[in-house]
Amino acid sequence: MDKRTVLMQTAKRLFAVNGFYGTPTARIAKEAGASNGILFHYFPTKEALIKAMYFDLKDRLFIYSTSQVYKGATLKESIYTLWLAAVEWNLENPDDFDFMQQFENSPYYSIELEKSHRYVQMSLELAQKGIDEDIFKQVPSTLVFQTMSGLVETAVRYLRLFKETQEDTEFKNRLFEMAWDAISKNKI
Amino acid sequence: MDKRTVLMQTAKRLFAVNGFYGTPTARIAKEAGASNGILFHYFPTKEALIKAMYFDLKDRLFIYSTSQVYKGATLKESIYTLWLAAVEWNLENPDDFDFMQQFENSPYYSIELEKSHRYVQMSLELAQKGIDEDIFKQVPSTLVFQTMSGLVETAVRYLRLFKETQEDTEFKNRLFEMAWDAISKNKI
DNA sequence: TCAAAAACTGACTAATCAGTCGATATAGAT
DNA sequence: ATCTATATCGACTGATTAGTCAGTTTTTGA
Repeated sequence: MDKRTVLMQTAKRLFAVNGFYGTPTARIAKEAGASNGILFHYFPTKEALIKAMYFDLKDRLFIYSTSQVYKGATLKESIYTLWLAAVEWNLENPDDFDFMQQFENSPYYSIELEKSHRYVQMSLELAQKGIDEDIFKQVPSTLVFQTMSGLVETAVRYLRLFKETQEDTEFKNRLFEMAWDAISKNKI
Repeated sequence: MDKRTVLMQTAKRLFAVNGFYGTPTARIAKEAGASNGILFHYFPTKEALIKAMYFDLKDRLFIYSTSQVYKGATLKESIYTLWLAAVEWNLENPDDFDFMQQFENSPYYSIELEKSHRYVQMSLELAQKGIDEDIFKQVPSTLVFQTMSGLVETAVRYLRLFKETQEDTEFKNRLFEMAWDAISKNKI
C-alpha cells in the first residue's frame, strides 16, 4: 500500500481518538512509518490532508451505498437499502464516522463543500422523486435529505452505544421505520 | 456583569467562529477586557472553561424550555412546546448552538457527562411517559430522546440555512410533524 | 479602621508544532 | 549508462500558546 494511503489511514485513526488539534503531524508521520517531510510532500498543509480525507471518505461511502441498490426496486426499497448501507458502513468504520462528525462541526467544513459531492446529489434526486410521487411529505428535498442524514446519525450513535442491538435486524427495521415515518406521508 | 460571565460570553463567541483550538486563551482575555491571569483564576485550565460553559448552557436551555410548558397540557402539547422552545432558543442563540455542536463532537464530551444533566433527565421521563401510554413507538426511551434531539438539530440547521422560513409558523409546524411522526405510533 | 481575603495584572516560560530545506535514494525512460 | 523526476529522509526553525507567578489593587466584614 502506498505511503499516501497509509498516512491518511493513520491520520484517520489518530484524529478519531485525539481530534484534529490533538494530533501533531509529526505523530501521524511517525505512526505511519514515514518521515515528517513526506507528509508535507503529499499534502501541502494539515488542512489539505484533512480535506483530502473527507472527500475520499464520502467517495467510498457513495460507491458502497449505490452498489447495494438494485434496478427495479421500489422507492421505499431503495431508500431502505441506502439507509441501511449508510448505517452499516458507519458501524463497520467507526473511525470514519468520528472523523466525519468532527469534520462537519469544524471550521474546515462548509455547506458548499458538501453539496459538491455526488453522494449528496444522488440523495437529493431520490428525495425529489419521492416528493413528486406524493409518497413523501410536501417539503423541500433538501429537508428530506437532511432529515434522513440526521436519522442515520442517530441510528449509528444508538447502535454503537448498545452493541447488543447491532446484529438485531428486527430492531434496525424499527429504526428505519422511524426515519421513514418522518419523511413519508402517513396513511391515516 | 462580573468578569467570569464576560469571559464565558467572549469565549463562546470566539469558539463559535474559530473553534476551540483556533482561539487562544490570551485572545479571550483580551477581548473580554480582562487580563490573562484572571482567566486562569476563574478556570484552572482551558478545558475547565469549556466544560463550565457547556453546563451553563444546558442549564439555561433547561430553564427556558420548562418555563414554557403549562400544567395540564397533553403529552403532544408538552412535546411540541419543548421542541419549539429548543428550536427557537437555538435560533436566537446561534453561538450557543455552534458551541454545543462543536463540544459534543470533541474529545471533551462523553455520554456520561450529558446524562448527568437535569435537562436530559426530564426529557427521558417524558419519553418514558409516551411509551407507557402507548402513544410512542415501543422502543427504548433513550432512543426516543436521541431521535427528538437529532431532529431539533436538523430543524435548527435547516431554518438557519433558509432564513425566510424562520418566521413561518406553518412551516415550523410541519417540521414538528416530521419529528412527531418519527417517534409516535401511526394511526393507520 | 484595618487586616485578611479576593480580584486582578501582565510579563514571562517551557513546551509544542506546522511547515521548510538541503540532501540522498530509487525508479523509469531513452 | 545516464538523465530526470519523483519519493524519502529527519534535523531544524520561527511562531504560537497554555499556564505561572510575584506582585498590586479592591472589597469585605468585624
